[in-house]
Amino acid sequence: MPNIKDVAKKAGVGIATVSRVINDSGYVKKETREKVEKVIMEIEYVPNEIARSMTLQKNKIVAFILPNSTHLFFGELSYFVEQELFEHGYKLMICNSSEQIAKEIIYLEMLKNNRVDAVILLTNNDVESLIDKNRPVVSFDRRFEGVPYVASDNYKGGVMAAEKLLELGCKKFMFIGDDAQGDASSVITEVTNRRVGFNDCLNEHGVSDIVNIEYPLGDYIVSADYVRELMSEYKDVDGIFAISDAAAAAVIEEIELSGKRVPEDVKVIGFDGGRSFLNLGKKISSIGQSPELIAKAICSTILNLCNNKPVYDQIIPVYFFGGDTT
Amino acid sequence: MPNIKDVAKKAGVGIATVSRVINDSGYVKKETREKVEKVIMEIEYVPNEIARSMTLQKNKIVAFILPNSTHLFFGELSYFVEQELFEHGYKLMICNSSEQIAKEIIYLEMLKNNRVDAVILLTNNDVESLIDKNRPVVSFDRRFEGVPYVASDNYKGGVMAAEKLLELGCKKFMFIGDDAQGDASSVITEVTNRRVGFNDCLNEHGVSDIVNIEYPLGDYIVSADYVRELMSEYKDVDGIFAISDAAAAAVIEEIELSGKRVPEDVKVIGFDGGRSFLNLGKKISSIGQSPELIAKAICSTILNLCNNKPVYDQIIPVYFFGGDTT
DNA sequence: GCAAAACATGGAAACTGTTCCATGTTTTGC
DNA sequence: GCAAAACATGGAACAGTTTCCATGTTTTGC
Repeated sequence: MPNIKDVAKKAGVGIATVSRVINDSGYVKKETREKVEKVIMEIEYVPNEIARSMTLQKNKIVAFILPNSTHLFFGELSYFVEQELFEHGYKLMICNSSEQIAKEIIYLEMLKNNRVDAVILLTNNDVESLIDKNRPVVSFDRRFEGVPYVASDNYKGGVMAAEKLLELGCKKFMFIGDDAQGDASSVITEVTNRRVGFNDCLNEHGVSDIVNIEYPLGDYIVSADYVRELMSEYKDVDGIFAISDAAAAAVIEEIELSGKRVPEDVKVIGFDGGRSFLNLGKKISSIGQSPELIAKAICSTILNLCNNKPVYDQIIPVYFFGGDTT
Repeated sequence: MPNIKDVAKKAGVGIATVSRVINDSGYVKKETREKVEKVIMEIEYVPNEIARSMTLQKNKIVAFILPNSTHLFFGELSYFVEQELFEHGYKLMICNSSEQIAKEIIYLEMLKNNRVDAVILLTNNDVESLIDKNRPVVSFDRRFEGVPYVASDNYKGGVMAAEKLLELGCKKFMFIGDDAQGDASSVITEVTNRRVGFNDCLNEHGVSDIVNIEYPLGDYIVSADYVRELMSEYKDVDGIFAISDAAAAAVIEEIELSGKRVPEDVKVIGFDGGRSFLNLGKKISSIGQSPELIAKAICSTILNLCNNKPVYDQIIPVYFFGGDTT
C-alpha cells in the first residue's frame, strides 16, 4: 500500500504539502495541488485512517451498548442513530450486551482504550462505577450521576394512558410491567416513571385502588401462563396500561382467550408506538415514543460532547397512538 | 492519559519489557512482571488501541453493510454476527446503506483506508467494481466474482415450497416477489433462486402454467392495492409462494379481505421462518432460514480471511416451517 | 519602492504502541 | 568447569499521519 511519503516523493513535494492537499487545509499553490492529486490518482493512494486516528487521538466511532438490537424499538433506535451519526462522519459500533454485565464492561472499556470516541449506553445493570465520566457518554432511559441523558417523557406517557382510560370510562385499573430489570433488582430506570405517572394521575382523579403488577419481564416477554393467572385473579379490571407493546400484546391475547373482548370489556394501552410484531388481528393502542427524535437527541448530545460543547439532558415528548384496543 | 513510557519510567524498566508484560509474550522475570503490573494498576494505565492498531495494521473491527438493520431477518442476522465476532475479539460496525449506492461506496471505502479489517456485504446494488478483492470481504445472498459468499439454499427453498403446495393438492400456482432490486434492475441476487427452484420443481411435476409476479418490493413491503388487483386478476390461484414473510403477510391480508380463506381456499408459504411482525391472527407457513447458522458461516469465513486461511462458499440449509397458512 | 501581509513549502516532532536485535545473565548438561 | 541453551532486558526503528515552526517567495497597499 502506498503511503503519504510515496506520494510526496513521486510528486516531488514534501509530505506536509501532501497532507495539506488531502485535508484541503493551509496554503497550496494550484499547480502543486494538481500535481499531487494526479499522483494520488496514479498510485491509488488512500490515507490510512488508523494513522490519522493516531495523531488526532480520535477515530470517529461511537459505540451503542444496548441489551439486544433485535428488539423492535431498539432496532429502530439504532437504525436512526446510525443515520444521524453518518451525516456527521461518525460510524456506529453495535454492542449487544444481552444484559450481561461482563459484556458491558468489555464494551465500556473501549472508551478508555481509545477504540471508540463515545458511548451511548442503554442498560439495566448497575454499571455506574464502570463509566468513565471524563469521556463522552450519553445514557438513554436511565440516570447516572454526571452522565447526560436522554429519555422519552415516560411520566407523561403514564399520565396520558391514565387520562385516556379514564376518559373512556374505565373503573378498575391495572399497570403491568417490570420496574427492576437487569442484574441488580435495585436498579431503577426511567421506565419506572411510566408506572409512577399512571398512578399519580389516577390518584389525582380520586382512584386509589390500582393493581400494580411488577412482573420481571426478562427478555421483554410476558409469560402467557402468568398473564392468564393475573386475569383470573383480577376479573374486574377494565383498563390496563402495559409497560410495552410486547407486554400489551401478551395481555390482550390472554384476555381474549379467556372469553373477554378487547376493547369492549377491557381496554389496553401499551407503550412504544403500536408497531409491535406480535400476532394479533388488531393494532395496539399505545403511548408512542419516536425512535427518530430520540436518535437525534442522543446524537446531538454525543456530537456536542465530542466537540467540547455544553450538553443538556433531553426529555422527548410521547404521543398517544390510537389503535384497536381502546 | 498515561502511556507505556510512563509505566516504564515509574517501574524502572524499558518499554519493551512493559509491552511484554501487557501482551504476555517473550521472557519477563516474575518480580519484574509484578513490579510492572503494580505500576499499571497504580497509574491506571490502559493500552491505547489506536496505537496498537497502528503497528499491527489491523484493528479487529468488521463492517456489516446491509440495506436496513430494522428488517426482522437482517436484524437477527446482525445480532448473531455480533455475538459470534465478539467471541473472537472482533467488534461489529453496522452500516445501513438504505439501498443507497453512495453510502455503500463510503462504507466499502473503509476497507481500503484501514478503518475496518473486513466487510460483510449484503447489497442489491451493482457494486462489483467497488469491492477491493484483495481484502477480506464476504458476500451474503449474492455472488461476486472472486468474493467468497454465504447464502441460504434458496433454490432448495423454492423446491420445498412447490413440493409442499403440490402435496396439499394445489392446482394453480403463483410466485410473488422481487428478483431485481437495487439501483440496477439487471442485478440478479441469489434470492432469485427461490423463484427458479419453485418453477423448476413445478415443471418437473408437469405444471407449466405458473403465475410469476415480479413486483419490485422496494422497501420490502408489498402495496395492498397492488395485491388486491393481482388477486382479482388471478382468481383461480390456490397455491402461493411469496419471496418473503412480509410479502406473504400482505398477500394473506388481502386474500382474506377479498372473502377467501387461508388456508382453506388458498395456501400461502412465505420465506424467512414465520417470525414475521405483521398483524395477522395466524402464523405464516414459511421456508425458514436460520440467522444463527448463517451468522456462524459468515463469521467463520471472515475470520479465516483475516488469518489468511482458505475459505469456501457456504450454502446453508433451509427448513419448512409449518404455520397456519398451509 | 518598500514594509507588511499573505502565500507556499518542507523538515521534524509527536502520537503510542510492537518488535527486532544486541547485550548480558542464568541455568543446564555432561 | 565450561559451552550451549534458555532467560531477561532495553534501545531504537517503525507504523503513517498531522501540525508546528522555520524559511522563503509573492502580492498588496500607499
